[in-house]
Amino acid sequence: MSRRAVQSRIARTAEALFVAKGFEETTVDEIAAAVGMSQRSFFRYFASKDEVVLDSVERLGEELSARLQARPPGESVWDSLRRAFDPVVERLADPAVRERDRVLHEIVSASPRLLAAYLGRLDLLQRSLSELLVERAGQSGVEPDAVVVRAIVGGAFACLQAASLHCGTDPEVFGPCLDRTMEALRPVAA
Amino acid sequence: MSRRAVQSRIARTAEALFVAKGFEETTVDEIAAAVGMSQRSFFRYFASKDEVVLDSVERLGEELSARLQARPPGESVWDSLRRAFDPVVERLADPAVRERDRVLHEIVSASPRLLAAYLGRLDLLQRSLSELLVERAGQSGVEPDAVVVRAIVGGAFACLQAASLHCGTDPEVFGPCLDRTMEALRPVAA
DNA sequence: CCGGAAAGTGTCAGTGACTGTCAATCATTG
DNA sequence: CAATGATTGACAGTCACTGACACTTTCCGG
Repeated sequence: MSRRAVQSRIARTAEALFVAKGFEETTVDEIAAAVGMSQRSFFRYFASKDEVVLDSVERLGEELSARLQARPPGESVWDSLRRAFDPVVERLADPAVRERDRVLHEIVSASPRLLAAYLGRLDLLQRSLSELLVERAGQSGVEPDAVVVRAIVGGAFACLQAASLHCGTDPEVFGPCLDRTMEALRPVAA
Repeated sequence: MSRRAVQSRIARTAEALFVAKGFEETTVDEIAAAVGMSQRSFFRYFASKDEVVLDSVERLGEELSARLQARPPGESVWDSLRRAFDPVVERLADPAVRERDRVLHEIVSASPRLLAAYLGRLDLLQRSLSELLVERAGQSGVEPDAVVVRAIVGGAFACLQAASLHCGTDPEVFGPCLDRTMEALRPVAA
């Protein structure tokens, strides 16, 4: 069985336990036992208990990064970001994905420590996307203002975060919600 | 000696160790020994090792909250937030404060775990400021859009974060830097 | 001045996340 | 079949953090 497959088996088992008992209340020993492996082996597949939940954020990051790089260089930073977010919205069309997102969201927001770790990941992602955009702007001839680019990326993620907090996982609601916030915060010229 | 005084003695001792050895590499036992108390007593003054560093964020939050509430109700959300940030900029005029901020920033950004905890605190702060602003808007008669308000607050903090990351602690640089980002992200109507 | 509550502290034992090490096993390849 | 490299379990250890209990200090009404 491939590494990836084992990881997803662990993740599915762990998430069920997290929903049932809560994140902090579930021990790694319990997860390992439920999967049928030693605690030591659990840590060979995930660097920490947090990783089990935040793993999906990592993959989202990779997709966002790829999408952003695929946008036309002439497009404004704001529009490129909005378009890069498209798959986040579209993913929710699948009920199975929606349910999983809901579960993950529930687990993360119920534990301050996990929520913090989640925000840490998003910050890392914002950094790398900012670098990418600064580089792209540099190639297009214009001299980019790194600080402003970073702030804009942060603003776009703030919209994403606000929409995902206040609106549900229904794509019919979430999409317009994201559009509304991003229209409100659209930078004057960037 | 007052509780506050003991806390600040612990904090100063701990920060010196963190700078010298790194956050993760410094154990609570070492901090307690350096201060001259038992590990158990350390945890009577700080709920966790993180708290020692993030305590100052808490106080910043209280000040921000108070400043925001003191702004005139008619003022736009964006301008109110910018004005609430004023003391953050002004504090940097004092070289001693500036040095301490630099040290704290160094410690926090050197440890992913601490950085995550820091972002968690900022998120909590954004939530409470958003509630405050939604309530204020409601009292002024206009029906506020909670999601948009939340996004705007997030955007403002993104500017603050970007400025504090890319510009140093020199108020002559930091202030204009913050203004530049906040002008770029200013919402069209809020 | 006294007796007793309240607050602060040390000690000890325990839990749970995580790490290093080592030996056994399993699969691959020559 | 044998050498080799990857995967694993078992075990011991570190460190953050918690609960329980006993001890001392402080403080306050009588």
